[in-house]
Amino acid sequence: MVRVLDERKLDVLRAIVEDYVATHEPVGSKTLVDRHNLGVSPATVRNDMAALEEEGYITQPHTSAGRIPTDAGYRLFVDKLSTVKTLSAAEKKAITSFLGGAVDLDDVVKRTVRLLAQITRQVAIVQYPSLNRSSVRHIEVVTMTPSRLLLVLITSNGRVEQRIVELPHEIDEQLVADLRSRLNTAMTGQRMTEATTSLANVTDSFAPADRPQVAAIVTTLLEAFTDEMGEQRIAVGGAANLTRYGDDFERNVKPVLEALEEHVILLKLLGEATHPQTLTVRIGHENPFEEMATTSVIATGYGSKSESLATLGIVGPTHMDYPSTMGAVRAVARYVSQILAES
Amino acid sequence: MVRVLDERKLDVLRAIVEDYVATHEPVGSKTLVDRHNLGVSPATVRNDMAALEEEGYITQPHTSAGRIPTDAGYRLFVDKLSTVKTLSAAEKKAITSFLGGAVDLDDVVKRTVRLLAQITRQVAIVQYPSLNRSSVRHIEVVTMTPSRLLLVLITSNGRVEQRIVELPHEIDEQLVADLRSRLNTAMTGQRMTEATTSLANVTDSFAPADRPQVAAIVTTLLEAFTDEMGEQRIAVGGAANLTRYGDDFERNVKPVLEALEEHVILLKLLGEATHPQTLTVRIGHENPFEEMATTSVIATGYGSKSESLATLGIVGPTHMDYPSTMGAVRAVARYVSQILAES
DNA sequence: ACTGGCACTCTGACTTTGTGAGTGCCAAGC
DNA sequence: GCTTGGCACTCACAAAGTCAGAGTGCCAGT
Repeated sequence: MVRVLDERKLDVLRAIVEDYVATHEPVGSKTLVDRHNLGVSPATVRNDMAALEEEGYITQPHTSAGRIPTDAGYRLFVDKLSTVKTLSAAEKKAITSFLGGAVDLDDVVKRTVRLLAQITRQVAIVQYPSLNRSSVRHIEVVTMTPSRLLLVLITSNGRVEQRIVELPHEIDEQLVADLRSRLNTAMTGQRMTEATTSLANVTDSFAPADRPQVAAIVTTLLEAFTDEMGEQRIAVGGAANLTRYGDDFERNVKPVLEALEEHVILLKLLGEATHPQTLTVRIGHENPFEEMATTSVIATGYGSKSESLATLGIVGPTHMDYPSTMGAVRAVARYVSQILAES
Repeated sequence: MVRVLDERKLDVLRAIVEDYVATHEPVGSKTLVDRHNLGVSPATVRNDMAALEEEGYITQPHTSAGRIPTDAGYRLFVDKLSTVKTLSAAEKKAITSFLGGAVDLDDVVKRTVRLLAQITRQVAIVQYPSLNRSSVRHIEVVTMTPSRLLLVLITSNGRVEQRIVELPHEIDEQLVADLRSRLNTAMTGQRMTEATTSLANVTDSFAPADRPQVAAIVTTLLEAFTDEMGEQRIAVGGAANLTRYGDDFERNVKPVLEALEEHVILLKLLGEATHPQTLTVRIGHENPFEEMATTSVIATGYGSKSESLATLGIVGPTHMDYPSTMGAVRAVARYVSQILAES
């Protein structure tokens, strides 16, 4: 027998989710018909609830209590029963003006995380735009001591990376200057990935006597490139919102708090950067860490219109207001993309 | 009548503090004599406790419960009744090896904060070394578009600051090169404070025609200097330790969590950078935010032997293990100072 | 000055009881 | 064949009562 959930059962599920999200208390048949005007009697709702429970969308914390949605219930709600809420004009305006005030990339990210935390009232996570898609703007070589150099790499999106090189022996200032100019002519404007291949040629262009020195520098630079392409910086904000998670501290809050300090975990939580138009929603057990089974993640990519530079999102209890939160995440991602495109 | 707390009363207070810190439960006269071997009877201890309560060092949560230390009690304990615990050789070794692995200043700070959180099992805060005491290593001017420049300031302690300048009209590449070299000859090696004054002269050295352009750049650079001298970056870690604060979430944890996101507040909490050898301990209401009346802060300066570059410390519940925590904070500060001195 | 003894207090843990929200099922009605 | 009202049943939770234990203050004796 193929079971099809008819329209009204879905209405009931929707009502249950909305009610539970609002009150955080198990919801029963009577209160349900009182608050939402589904034009049927409690008894009918009870039958539907029994069916929904059978299907695994809702559950009872204990016999003869109301029902609460299961992860599957939220999933169905998000996929089929709700539409992403759009923000009010005032909110949109607030976003643009707040993000517009940013002075550099770092500031954009910091403001974004703060903004996101504020309007969703959840913990916000923003990944810094990755270097992969950016290009080399400038490479600077600074002599600190005769046998120690500071390499500074400036990328097109305004990020600055630095590395110190210890040289096998003292280096001639002339050579440094030479190197600096050759590095820049060879690599300025190149994408990071191309730049790494160009680096090899630079060494060869030097006189054999100088090569050991140059090689040491180039190696470090290469390391910085690959390191930084791999490294994924992250900003986090709104941790104080964790206090609104409910009471079971050890189970709900601690894992999140711990995850927030492990950026590797956060990256996994956010998942692969999705297309800027697509929202990824991971509900409860769907996310890769079972300690966070009471936690949902809403994430999306941001960057240019078509391809995404990085990911941002929020982490919150499974019983969150999905439509609004999803709307906020999507809106913020769009505006950040816009800001980034302008600069 | 001048009241002098005799030796035994102090012993009792010490025992109370130690017991309460260990158990987090009000401690009574009987358990006290059981656990610590003060060679007197419970009744005697009771008399002493009455006196201590009279003096305001301990208090009862309710009639006929045990006593717990007041802020004043902790204060006396810290000042007079305890000695800062030194770390074990193994711990010291762990610290050096962990901090020694750092690759740059950022990494030092990040590792420090993680380390501090781990060994104290509290929330750790580390202020980045301030620029005030550092000097200009190099200034780089990069043309992004003809009317937009990127200024990069590299300081002696390896910090890099960047600013974008929008110019009134397009600038000649020759002038940029000229400016770059003049800026560097004028300012390299100067302390930040001196550098700001030198900046003024640089403008004057240019031909009157070029001055508007140069002035725009110099202004931004100046702004970057002062901004950055004022800005105090901060790293935070170990927030998950907040779960061990006890149960009164709203009162104990939330304010701290909120403070952690407000770096301005954190700076005030840490207080003025103290001499590296001195530990600042602020207990409960002694700290400047009354929402954090159940929280203590232990901080100290770090940097060179004699003068401090910045502050680091921890935030924890008033009922923490002061001797050990103070020892850890002091030790970490020393080792960081050492690492910084070497590089 | 310390101690043992004693009466007193109060919290916290445990039990009991009652109420109410909620359920499942059934038979009647549209 | 859904829908509905009715009804018996089930639990969680709150309120109230009970009890034991830890702790106190005070006093009189050594």
